[in-house]
Amino acid sequence: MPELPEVETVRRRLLPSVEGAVVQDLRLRLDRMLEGATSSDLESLIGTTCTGLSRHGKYLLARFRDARGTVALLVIHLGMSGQLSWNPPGGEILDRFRTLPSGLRKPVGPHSIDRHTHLVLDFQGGGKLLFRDPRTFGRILFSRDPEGSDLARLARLGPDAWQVSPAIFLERWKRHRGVRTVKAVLLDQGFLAGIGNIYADEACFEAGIRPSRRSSSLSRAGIARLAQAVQEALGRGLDNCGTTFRDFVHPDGSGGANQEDLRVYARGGKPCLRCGTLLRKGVVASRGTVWCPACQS
DNA sequence: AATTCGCCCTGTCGGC
DNA sequence: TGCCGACAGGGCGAAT
Repeated sequence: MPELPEVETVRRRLLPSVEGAVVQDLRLRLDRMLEGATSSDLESLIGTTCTGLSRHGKYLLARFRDARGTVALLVIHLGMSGQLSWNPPGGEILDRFRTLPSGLRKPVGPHSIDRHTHLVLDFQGGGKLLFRDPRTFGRILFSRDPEGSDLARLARLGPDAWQVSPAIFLERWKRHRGVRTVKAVLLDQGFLAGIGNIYADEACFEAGIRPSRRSSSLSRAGIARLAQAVQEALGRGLDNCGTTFRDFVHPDGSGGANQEDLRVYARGGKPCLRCGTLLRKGVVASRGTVWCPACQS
């Protein structure tokens, strides 16, 4: 479940490899991963140079420019299980394995073109960018506009959650709150872009607020606490280079460390790290949710 | 108009 | 041991 810190980690790690690189070939292997464009649109990227990577929420935006200065944008959402990997020149397959609970060692990671590899970008010099996504909830978008202004998905997004000031958070909370739960608002990409299930739970714990609280019930101080908590949760995720439970990997196939540093997510039934009370697990906003019944109200 | 729900999809795991 | 159903969840569009 790549969220803002995971996508930003991918962006940072991918940038040195792809910036300035020229697309030599490109293959879309599963058509339905591409939305609102055709594979021949994508093929117009062949011969162009990658001029930079940016990110908005959970979306990664790769900019390309051809010799005449015409710009195109390749946008990727990693969905639930998406992996973007960089195979360095030389083409060696870096096999990696993970151990299942059964003890079986299973090949994992993005370093081979298998049935889940939906997009392959070959760069001059031999580097390859692979987009792999077993559950196919990810998407590939294409735009001729450098900001992707014509993409409805991007237009719907609120400001990036990592860029937002406390004042903007407050202003937007007032606009988006209602009968919905606090967690539902945090997950709403139109409120802020980039928060998913992990960081929503972590932020609520950090703020001492139950995810199931009605969003209109927060005081001004509570909203301010939540704004700060979101920054802390995302910041820790970034410092730890993302959360790896199953599918998320860095472009080199390694994993993040934030799963070792989570306060509540995936810790249902375990003692609260702050007070020792057993953490509760339930469903809020149709998502598995964990909270401390003592620390969060 | 705001909110919820069903659906997409595959790998993994618990139960029988 | 093996099969099968349940589960996970981001985002969209339909339904309420």
